[in-house]
Amino acid sequence: MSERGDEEPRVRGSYAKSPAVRAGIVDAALEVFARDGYRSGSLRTVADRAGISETGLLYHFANKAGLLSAVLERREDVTAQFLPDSLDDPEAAVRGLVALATHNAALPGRAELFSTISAEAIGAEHPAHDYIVERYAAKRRLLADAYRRLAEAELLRPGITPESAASWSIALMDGMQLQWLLDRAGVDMVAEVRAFLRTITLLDV
Amino acid sequence: MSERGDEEPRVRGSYAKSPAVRAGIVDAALEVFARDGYRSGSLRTVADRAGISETGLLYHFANKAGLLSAVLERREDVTAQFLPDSLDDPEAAVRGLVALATHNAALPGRAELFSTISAEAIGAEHPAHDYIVERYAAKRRLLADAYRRLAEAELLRPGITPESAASWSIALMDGMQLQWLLDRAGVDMVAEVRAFLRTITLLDV
DNA sequence: GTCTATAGTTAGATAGAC
DNA sequence: GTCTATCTAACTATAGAC
Repeated sequence: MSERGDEEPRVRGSYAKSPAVRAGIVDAALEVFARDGYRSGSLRTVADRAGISETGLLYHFANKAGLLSAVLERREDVTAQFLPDSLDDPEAAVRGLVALATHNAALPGRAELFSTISAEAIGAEHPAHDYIVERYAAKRRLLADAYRRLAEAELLRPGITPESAASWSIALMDGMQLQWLLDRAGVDMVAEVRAFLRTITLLDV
Repeated sequence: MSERGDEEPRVRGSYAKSPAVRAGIVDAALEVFARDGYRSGSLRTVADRAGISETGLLYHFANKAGLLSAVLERREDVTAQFLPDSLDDPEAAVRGLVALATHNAALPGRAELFSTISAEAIGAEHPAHDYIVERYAAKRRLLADAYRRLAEAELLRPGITPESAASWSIALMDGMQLQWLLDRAGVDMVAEVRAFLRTITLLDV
């Protein structure tokens, strides 16, 4: 997106530890931005957690927004793993939603990130605004395609459009995740997501 | 919650303008906290928008957290108007959800507030954390009661528990509101909420 | 009731030594 | 590649004049 180059200088037998340090910083930033948000999360906190100075951090990332980009990219890999772009099997998409919820329930730190950043990014001036908007639109397109094919196989509950099913699925997962993050003992996120998907489809997810 | 007294000194014919100023400050704070969140929204911005100095503001509210309390209280009145506590008619609760979505769509500034603050309040150290957690629990209880009575009248779709219906309704509204706030042209929040409620109930909301 | 002035902290980012 | 030192700006909050 807009950081420095990824090529580590590896000359004359001296292995620069840049990649590892970078990864450590991104991991730390993911935790901090997830908990405090981007705006309130400070570079100092990230640097401390990564075991580096603030200036050391800014050697690897041009500025705070660049660090956020790296964090979002990193986290995106995880999401894509459950919702692959190429969907020969539309049922796999619906099952992927359950798997994603299960994954998020197991690693709550990562679940927090998008809940926090998405809400923050409502404002158009937020550095992640365009990215988040496009991410939601892409997710809606992907799921609407899957639900459309389910509908053709008469596996989507009659009376529900594929587009609505897609929007609802995303909304319900976001909303349930928020309720769960606020009160983990009082809400069974995975069970609710699964029951919901069983209600709007005729699948045994 | 924890601000100064609400009694305006009204002595010897001199009408202190405290109540009006206070209300102006709370209105300004609502906009600022909705847009920037509590942590990133500054008292300076609120004060500027309210046409008062920062110190002037802090005469009316002991500190920033006190101002947030006042904002949340204010906004709560609006919500309660659509979801009254005493529910003789369980259908009224479901219709109230549609009315609430309609209201939020018309006044997006206020819709932003809870989306932003709720996500921010995930952290236990956030001044609104306990309030938000209890608010969600109360909303779940209220809606579960309504759905339970609907189920007794066979107006809740079979296979859905009242508790799930309550959680889903809140989650879907929160999630749809987020999608809508991110892309108002691309999402019809009210239509989706209504269609969803028509799907999980047998009501013609 | 509202102001100016200011204390005390923290923020993001840069310069330059090593 | 990482540091110390530093700059500038913003923040919450208080003291005290009017």
